[in-house]
Amino acid sequence: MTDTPRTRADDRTEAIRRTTLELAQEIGYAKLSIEGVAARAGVGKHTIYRRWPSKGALFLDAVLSPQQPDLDYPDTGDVMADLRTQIHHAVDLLGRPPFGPLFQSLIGEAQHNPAVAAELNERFTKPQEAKTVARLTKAREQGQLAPEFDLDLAMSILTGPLFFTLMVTQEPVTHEYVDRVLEALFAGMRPRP
Amino acid sequence: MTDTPRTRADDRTEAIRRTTLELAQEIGYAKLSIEGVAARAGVGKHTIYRRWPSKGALFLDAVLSPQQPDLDYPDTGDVMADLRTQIHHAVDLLGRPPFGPLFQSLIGEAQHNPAVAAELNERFTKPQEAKTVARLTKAREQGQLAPEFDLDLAMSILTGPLFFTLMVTQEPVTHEYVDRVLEALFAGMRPRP
DNA sequence: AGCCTATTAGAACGGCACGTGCCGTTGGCG
DNA sequence: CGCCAACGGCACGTGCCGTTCTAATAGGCT
Repeated sequence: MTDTPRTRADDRTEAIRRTTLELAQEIGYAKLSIEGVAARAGVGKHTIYRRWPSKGALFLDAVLSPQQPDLDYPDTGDVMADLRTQIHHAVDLLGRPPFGPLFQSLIGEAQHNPAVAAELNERFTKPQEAKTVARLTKAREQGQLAPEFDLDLAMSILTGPLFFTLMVTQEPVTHEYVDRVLEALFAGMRPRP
Repeated sequence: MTDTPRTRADDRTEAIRRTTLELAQEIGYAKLSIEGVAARAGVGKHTIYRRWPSKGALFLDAVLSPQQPDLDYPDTGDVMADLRTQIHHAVDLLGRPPFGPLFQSLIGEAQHNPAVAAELNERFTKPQEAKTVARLTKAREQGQLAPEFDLDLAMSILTGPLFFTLMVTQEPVTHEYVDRVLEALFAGMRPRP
């Protein structure tokens, strides 16, 4: 029954990650402490410090490890519809519990801790950007977008306002709001007649 | 020589704010401590706690107090040009030392601390948004923008990508990048022939 | 001028979490 | 089977927290 060969070290690592997520959801990232995680997980502090250099790094790893594969793009042939679907999924995941507050804290931590910022970029932001640009590129090749349009810029204009609303104004992001951003962007992206 | 009547309390408050800014620029917000500020300012901790409820609140007040009036819009009659000028100023101020790192930490803190988030909104974000929307409204009245365009949305699309770049990808924001966002936005905002 | 009250600087407090040692134990590998 | 790295647990010294105490001080009031 050992489909994946498990070592004791792997088990510990996984248990610590799970405990970190649990505790963070209960008391929030601000009150999270390595001491608390160690106690709850039934683990020595050394065992944590041996794996992660800081509370921020542990938290990032705990949040991102189970979550990577969830935000993939559909490809029905209709860019507009596919972007809509994808971004609706994204704001649902990132904008509400349980993961919304965790991501929010993660980005907050990245503002103080360059190592966390770099890893967040590497493991979350960049791959996600790449997926969006790839989907847009395909659409452009099929003539659904103006050939001269800058797709990296399009990605920023799609993503930026959502993050701004989520992180700065801290209002909820509705599907309707996403649709309006998409519409505004497409007004400038559609191929000219 | 007391053009503005100064009480001792006002002097203390001002001195603490100044010391907070100095220390934050030297060692960063993460390593900033109220204890450190008190020592440097030659002030009892009590004197600080009587004025601000937390490190975050003190820091916010120190950063925003001297800074409020700096980001006003010109009005030359040409929206595009005025927005350009204004946003160039904004990214210069918010994107580089000495104020860039301070603002970055401030937004980071707002992700953990709801009170800081609320006051940041009240004292910085909302007023700034209002100025942008006001400038856009005037432009729309003069027929420079499509009458049906949602100006709050326009403001988000202008601001969002800049914050996204500054805070999430943490790459420098160039004037050229600002220009490209503006151009893309205006492609959808111009009045239809 | 002289008091009076609120505010101040500064020292000290208990509490918490940090990061690092040191034990005695455990479990996987050769 | 025996070794050795990793382990849980405990304790340590440090730093900062937020609060409390005391003595000095400043400014307003009569």
